[in-house]
Amino acid sequence: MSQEKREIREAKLASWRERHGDPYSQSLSISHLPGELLSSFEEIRGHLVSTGGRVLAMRKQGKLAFLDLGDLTGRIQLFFRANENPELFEDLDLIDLGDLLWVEGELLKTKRGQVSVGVDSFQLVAKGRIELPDKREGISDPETRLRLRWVDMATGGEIGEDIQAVSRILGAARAYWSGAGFMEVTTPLLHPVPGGAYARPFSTHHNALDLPLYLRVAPELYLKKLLVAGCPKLFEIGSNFRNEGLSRHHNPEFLSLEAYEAWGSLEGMMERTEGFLLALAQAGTGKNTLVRGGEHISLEAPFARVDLREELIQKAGVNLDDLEGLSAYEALFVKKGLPWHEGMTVGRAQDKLYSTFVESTLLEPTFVVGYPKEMSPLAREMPDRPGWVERFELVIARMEVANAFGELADPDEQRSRMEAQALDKEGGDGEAQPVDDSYLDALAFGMPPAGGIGFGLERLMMLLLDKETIRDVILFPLLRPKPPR
RNA sequence: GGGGCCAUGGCGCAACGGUAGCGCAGCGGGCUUUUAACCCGUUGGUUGGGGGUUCGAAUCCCUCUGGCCCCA
Repeated sequence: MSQEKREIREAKLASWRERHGDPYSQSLSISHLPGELLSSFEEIRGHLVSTGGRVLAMRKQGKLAFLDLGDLTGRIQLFFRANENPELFEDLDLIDLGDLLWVEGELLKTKRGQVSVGVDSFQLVAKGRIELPDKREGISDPETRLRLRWVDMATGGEIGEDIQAVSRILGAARAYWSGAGFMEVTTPLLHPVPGGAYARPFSTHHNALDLPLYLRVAPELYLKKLLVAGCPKLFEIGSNFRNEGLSRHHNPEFLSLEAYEAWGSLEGMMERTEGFLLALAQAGTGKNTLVRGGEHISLEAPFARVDLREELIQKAGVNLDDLEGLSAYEALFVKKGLPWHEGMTVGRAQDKLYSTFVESTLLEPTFVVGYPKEMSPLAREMPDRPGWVERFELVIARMEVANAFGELADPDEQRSRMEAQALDKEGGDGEAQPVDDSYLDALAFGMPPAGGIGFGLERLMMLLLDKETIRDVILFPLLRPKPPR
């Protein structure tokens, strides 16, 4: 039983304490991380170095022993010789796979040419009381891998590489918008009125104010208050929370990047988007292409631009301008064999048509331009095309990657759109947005003409890193807690 | 919400109605340049929980729990 193994390890820990004192109360420093010893070998070979990490492999051979010590930076071999230091070698009997060690010794190469630390002294700094998974296979069960993420990562699971790429991409995202003169801001995660996206919010409560609050579903409305405030170029990277199911493409909390630019055109925003994606791909994989299901997709600008109304005419044989009222949509859905359910609205029906006939057919990066007003309560109507708004989405490999608006600045028009949404909400659409008076007050103060864009960062990372599930780019995705055994 | 699949020692897997096995890890022994080290020996399992069918259940049926996939 594993309990026995744990007891064995705890007995070894007790012996170590008797010989050397408490491993947990040492203050030790290191000259190099394991990976640094490997990457800087030529400069420091022959020097006395110190390092630390987890014991990931042990190969004992009579009076010699080879251990692998590692962390996310890499794995360095340790070389122990009994003849040179018998006591050191005896201490090794108290060391198990998974222990954390500090070591000191000469950096050298073994006869076989393996970079190693020839250990002169070492210290146990934490006992690994839980044993490591299979050294070849690691953890393969996807559930265990998620629940024991730290074990998977500590033992070389792919998530370690992936999460470093995620970190580089995030850094590049920040650098790209900052470099373009956009100010990074932070806006509230706790919202008195949930808004800015079609989504069901999480509810919470502030005790001192006795105030119902919602975790934000999008930062949009606060960011536009800053446009009103006179910040012409700004962006925010942060978490959003949507109370929806879990899937390959959905985690209830996810990161977005939203950027707003006063006086900016949608065409200008498309160009920024092209540059942005290329910068992220460079940071993530160093390539200008991405791989999706074995197919290579180029991210070289310019991306294709298509008009949504025209696409629907071409691909579905439907001209939305010819459809009047909800019943016309219902008739069309019946004719097309699409499912129609309770609480359907014109906006949702249009969204379904879009995702079925347009989004799911686009592999190459494509800007889909011009959306129906009913789908876009925060976007500005096109002056020359009533019923349609200034909006584009970027679709890559059948996935929505970005969503951009010419922002609606007219408080009267915005109020009537929000009121229509509120009616949908009363009609049972839990994702429709309520009227936000505080936002309308801000618009009444005057918002400059502006373009705004939002990116789902995990979706983008999935694409850039060729991941099938969002869990591969989130360190600790939501799981149902395991019931106690 | 509907349908399908999965759950066997710490980890990776086998056995598919007839005595639960193997590799890694562990424990004991051997080995002075290993790197999936090797060689010899060995501990560990009420087969996710509960119920049923059967002379006999890891295996068949029901149910619960958790997970994965497809659809809504």
